[in-house]
Amino acid sequence: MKYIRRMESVFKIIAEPNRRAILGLLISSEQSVGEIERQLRMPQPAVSKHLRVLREAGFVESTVDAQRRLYRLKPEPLQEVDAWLAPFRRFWSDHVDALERYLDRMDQSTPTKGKTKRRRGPNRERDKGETK
Amino acid sequence: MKYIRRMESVFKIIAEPNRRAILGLLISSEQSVGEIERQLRMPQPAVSKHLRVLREAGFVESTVDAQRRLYRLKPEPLQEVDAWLAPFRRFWSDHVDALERYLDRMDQSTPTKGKTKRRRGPNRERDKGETK
DNA sequence: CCTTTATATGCCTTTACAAGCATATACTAT
DNA sequence: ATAGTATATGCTTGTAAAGGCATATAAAGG
Repeated sequence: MKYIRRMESVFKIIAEPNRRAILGLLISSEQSVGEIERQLRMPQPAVSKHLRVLREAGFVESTVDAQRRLYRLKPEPLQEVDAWLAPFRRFWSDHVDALERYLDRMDQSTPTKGKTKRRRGPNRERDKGETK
Repeated sequence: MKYIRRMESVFKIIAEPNRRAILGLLISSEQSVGEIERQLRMPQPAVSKHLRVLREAGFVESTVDAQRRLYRLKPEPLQEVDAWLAPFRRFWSDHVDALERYLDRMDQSTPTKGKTKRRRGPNRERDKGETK
């Protein structure tokens, strides 16, 4: 009688790269263990173990087809992640807007003495974080 | 000269509950270490360590204000998570649509012999995954 | 200078967990 | 019944990483 539901947070589950890979595979369609094994070039026990974790966390479900088991995605846990992300989404859209406005003002006030050309889009450089 | 960028996946970073809590705090506004410490009732070294991880992964940046350091969010890493999630989002909206259609057909064909009342919305029960 | 306040770091211990390999279970076909 | 195929489970081991506590660094204020 195991009453203790560990219910490992969905975040811990998707922290594992192979598990994310498996989930990725299942987007297109359900797959058997063997198919996953081959596509990801990963030992079969590993696949089974990861699938077990995913199953117990509700990320996937399986049906039996002769000797195979077909695994498919279940949406809920990832929706949970999506939900957690929501408030941040608001934050970063504000953030980008503010940046846009800021840069637009720069354009007006600065008479093109730019050392570097401005770039739009998500590919801004990533610094070390600390600003003195 | 450390050239080896470990760049621990953003997923591992947010797998830690305290780190998610810290990020949550920073949505509203920037906070000092001490403020985080008090609000989350967590030992100061722990806060500093988690902030270090978050900073090195680009989730936050800090500015110095006298003895304090003010930490604030940076959007990129969480946008990365959002991006990973995108294809799944498509999946589960399809999925819900299909379920809707299925249940609608059920309504027509079954002359209300239901043992359990049908429910809409996201609160469906979570089962063990295996379907025999 | 010395003290207080704010934050960072270092060390140690414990724990969780993934990899690897062997083996068990389950279903199929002959 | 036996062999073959597909998947799951058990056990061991290595390692990363979080918690706890002491201590180092840094700035401010008297």
